[in-house]
Amino acid sequence: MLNTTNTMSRKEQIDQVATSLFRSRGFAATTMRDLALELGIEAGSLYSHIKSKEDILQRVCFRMADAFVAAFEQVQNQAVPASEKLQLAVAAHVRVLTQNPEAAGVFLNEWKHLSEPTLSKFSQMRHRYEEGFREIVREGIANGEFRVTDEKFVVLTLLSSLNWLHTWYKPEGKMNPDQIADYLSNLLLNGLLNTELHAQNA
Amino acid sequence: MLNTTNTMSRKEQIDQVATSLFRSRGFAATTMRDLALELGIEAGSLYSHIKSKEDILQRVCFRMADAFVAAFEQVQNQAVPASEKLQLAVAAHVRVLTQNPEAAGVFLNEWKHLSEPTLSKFSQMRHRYEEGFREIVREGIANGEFRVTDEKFVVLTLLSSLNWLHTWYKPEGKMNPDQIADYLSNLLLNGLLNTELHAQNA
DNA sequence: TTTATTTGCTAACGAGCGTTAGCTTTTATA
DNA sequence: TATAAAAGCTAACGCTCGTTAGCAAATAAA
Repeated sequence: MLNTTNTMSRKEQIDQVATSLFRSRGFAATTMRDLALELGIEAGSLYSHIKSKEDILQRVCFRMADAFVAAFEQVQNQAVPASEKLQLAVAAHVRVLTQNPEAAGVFLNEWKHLSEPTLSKFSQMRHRYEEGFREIVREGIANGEFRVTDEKFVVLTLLSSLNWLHTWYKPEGKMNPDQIADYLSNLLLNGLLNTELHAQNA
Repeated sequence: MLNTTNTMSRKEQIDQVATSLFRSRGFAATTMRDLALELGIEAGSLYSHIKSKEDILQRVCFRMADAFVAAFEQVQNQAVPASEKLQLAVAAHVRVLTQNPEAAGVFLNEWKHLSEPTLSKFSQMRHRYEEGFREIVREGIANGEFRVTDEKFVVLTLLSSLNWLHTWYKPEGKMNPDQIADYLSNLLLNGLLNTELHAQNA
């Protein structure tokens, strides 16, 4: 659950409101005066708490990156079949995404406005994260669990379908994060077709 | 194939270069001076050809929207099973996406910078397009072809995995659009797992 | 109560933004 | 060759941007 206004430091409030604005309007289209207005203060006052506009973006992006990496590491080294490990990784990813869909949206769509050297550091983290997924799929291909050949393609498709979640997920919706994770991993692992009735063709 | 520089009107050149910049930097972070520099002219000169910055964005967005709708309509009324129709719709969608991945990226990520009443018109088109996909999935659920229950969820996941394509697809890559369409629809319809049933047709 | 810290204000800065007006040059047409 | 149209230039406009300096309240600690 989200923290209430009174127990959050002003800096945390700024980050939270900025996250919401960056997500809905985009980083470049959000002005410091927009942000100040939303907080009921003047634009100049923001700088008693933050270093710069990009400073906020950096915090939001890396906070999410850390959350994804931490969630994945709890899955990575479990001694279970690749298909099960993939299911756990999907569930972990969905949980992070749904925990804070606004920050997830910023993480996914606004990272390109980071400047060097922060941008390179971010891209590297992201690449390593995706490589973790590719390893699992490669393992599943090698031992015959998966019937595909191109792990890069699979992981891109997999993460793509997950990463759109933040655009429509609403915490007050009828599905909770665990249900979404179950439904999604089932859909991705088993497909859409009712295989008993369907005659497969080439 | 893309038109060469000499056979394109200046306006078309502007649209094309702007598309590339909007895609890589975002609409709000792209300046008219950036755009002019890329074309080797001065910023003011752009206005001999275009009405405004948003004017360009409108053209790019609606050109893509029209392309998606047109491609879908050729599929929609065919008398084939839902699973096959979905496969055709996925292929059509992928074909439009890969034909111009830069414009697709703008269409997917920058539409929010359209202003009213254009924005409403755009959202409406997009909603109708997605509704077309939902109809197919509903049909497949009703006649037992698909083993899912929530067509909204399925279509969101489906289109999500397709709509990330533009971020990594490169025309010079080893897979052509038709191969990608085949691979993707197979993955989505049949899933990742190697079940005994699937093994027969591998 | 004194002192230090946090928080916020006003006013302004230099820069960059999208866009326009008026004029010149290039290109195509008659 | 004369002329109309297309294309581009320079210079500037009004505005908004992120950010800073200097100062004033409010709050917490001593």
